[in-house]
Amino acid sequence: MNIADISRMAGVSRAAVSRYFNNGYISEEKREAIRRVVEETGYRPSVQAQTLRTKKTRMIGVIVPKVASESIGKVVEGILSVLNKSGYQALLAVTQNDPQKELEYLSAFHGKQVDGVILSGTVFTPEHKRMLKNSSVPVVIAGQYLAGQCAVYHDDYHATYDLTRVFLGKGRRKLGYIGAIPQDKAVGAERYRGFCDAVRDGGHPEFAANCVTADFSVASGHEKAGELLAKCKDLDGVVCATDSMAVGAVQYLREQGIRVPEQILVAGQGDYEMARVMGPPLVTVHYYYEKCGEVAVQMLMDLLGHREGAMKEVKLGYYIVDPMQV
Amino acid sequence: MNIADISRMAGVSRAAVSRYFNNGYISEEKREAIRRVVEETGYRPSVQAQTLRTKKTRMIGVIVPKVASESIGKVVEGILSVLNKSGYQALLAVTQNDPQKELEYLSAFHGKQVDGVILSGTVFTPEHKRMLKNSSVPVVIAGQYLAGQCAVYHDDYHATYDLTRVFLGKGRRKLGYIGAIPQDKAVGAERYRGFCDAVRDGGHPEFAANCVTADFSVASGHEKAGELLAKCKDLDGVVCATDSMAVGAVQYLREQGIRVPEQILVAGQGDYEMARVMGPPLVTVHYYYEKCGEVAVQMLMDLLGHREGAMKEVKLGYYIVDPMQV
DNA sequence: TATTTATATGTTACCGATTTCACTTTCATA
DNA sequence: TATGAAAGTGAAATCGGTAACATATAAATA
Repeated sequence: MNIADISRMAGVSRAAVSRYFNNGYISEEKREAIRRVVEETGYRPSVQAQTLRTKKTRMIGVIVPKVASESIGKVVEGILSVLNKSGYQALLAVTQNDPQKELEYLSAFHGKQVDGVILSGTVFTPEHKRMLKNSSVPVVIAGQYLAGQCAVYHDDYHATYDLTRVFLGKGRRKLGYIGAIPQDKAVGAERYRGFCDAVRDGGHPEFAANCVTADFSVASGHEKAGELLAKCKDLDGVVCATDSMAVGAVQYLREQGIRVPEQILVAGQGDYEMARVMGPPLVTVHYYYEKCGEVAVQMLMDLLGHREGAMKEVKLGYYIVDPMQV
Repeated sequence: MNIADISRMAGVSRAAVSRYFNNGYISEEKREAIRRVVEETGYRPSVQAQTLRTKKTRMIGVIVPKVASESIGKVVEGILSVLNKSGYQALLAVTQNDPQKELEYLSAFHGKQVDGVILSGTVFTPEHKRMLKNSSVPVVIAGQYLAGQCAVYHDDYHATYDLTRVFLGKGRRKLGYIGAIPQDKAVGAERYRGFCDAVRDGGHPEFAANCVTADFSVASGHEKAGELLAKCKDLDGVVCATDSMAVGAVQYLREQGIRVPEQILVAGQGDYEMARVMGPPLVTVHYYYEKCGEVAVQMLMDLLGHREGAMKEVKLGYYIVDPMQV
């Protein structure tokens, strides 16, 4: 069933059928004739043919490090919800944090395939930036600031700063930090900088050295908490870059017979479900992950529609979750 | 830059360039000439044009209820990992458990767009089945058995049966159950049937009535645990259809001053991270979610390649996670 | 030597839509 | 009544590839 068949059955030209679907000039009788034939046959125009002709795929590429992660899952959820309200579809690519794959997908999407890309990488190399510069389709970065690029991201710095100040405000003085690799600008570098500045402003710049680096797993948080404790014996608070690390840290501390939160208070970030169900719940930061995805799509739609006044950078808010405070 | 430009620059016919990319007969010199031009220009054949001509999109549609869920996230992760090893891409559609949307996407994918579909719905209506019957592209169901359809699913029945027997084996006699809606064949009906048969075989068929229905949230588990307890006062064990429900239930019980697991032992299913970090961890069932996604893709690839001996139904295993047993 | 067979190549129709173009009809305006 | 604008129409070019077909050469076989 193609447009020629329909036009024949309806006794009109192919152009008329095309106009029927694209709101072109068409008389009421022909419109009705076509409508009937379309209804009977269940005909739907071929997307590929339309795409070839119009150069619009109505698909956007979504590149993420993984999908089975609470934070990224929410971002993707946000992306998809707005996306198909706008009649677009998502081509999902998972990179497993492999920069090579990121570039690969970026270039695969780049030339064709999709009308735009939402990129949620972690580490951006110079090659990334070069590729983004001369991308033929608009790209929006989600979850990270990148100079010169459209991006929506969280206020990682102030969130961690505030979180750390909460610790200091509770009289916790001897703080340690479990963070992510510094190459990860948002979760790694910015959050650690927030911690450093907070302890410095609190009068204890030397705490900035009480820092170890974990990956995003609970197991890694567990392991690195051991390293942190070996580094400095008498902590009374540990701030972590993510809830998963924090949960691992709590487990380790309790295994060592340390009472949490009485002896050592632990904070994560992300307000993951797993943090909320700990007993007692973790101190944490709520970031607006779904919103991040939603805004990313809106920015992209602005770029696609060549709408003026398009947003170039959006920094999202956050709030501290302190179970003891409620 | 199209194939005509390249052929002109390389001094060959368009067919030769096409053959260059599709391993057709081509002499070494022409191959080299084309290679050089392609390299210089960075030319890549247009996917849409290829698709229009060949009727192969090398995309498959993935329909899921949501993505920010540990179990579904893992399934999607599994799907994607195998998929792009096979050179396919995934068009992701999220239905938010709306059967209408499922049908909509199914029909959108159906006629065209994708070479195949992986459907991970929860409730299948007669209309679903009708639609699946006369789908023009192969469909694989993930996470649920559906007669006459290619499907990969978990052994929900035996898992819950075994899990319940573990409770009985521990001397827990007065059991309650928090389940999902019976329209959800896998997580709702099958798991509940496993529970019922286990308590019946254990000599306590009357426990089957100690059942309430929750949705998949922690909050719902919390609420429904209250209803369950109001229903029968003196439980010593609660089996749940998912870990999220179980975590909610544990929270409720502890709020009521009930010691968990001493007074009431609680089990979930799914082996979610949040279950493992509870203190002490939940009894739960490990299902192979990633594997489920991987197998679904393999089945689909078999169907696509018209390979004989294609798998039609795959039932996956499971194991019980009993923290007290380790 | 005659005849397959494999390799190599270009021409051209085709996939299924959109859109430009040229043209006709209708209708309001000067 | 002429005139221009707006509405309506179909033919045909176009998007960028693939594949069927015709054809030619070289190598292998009978």
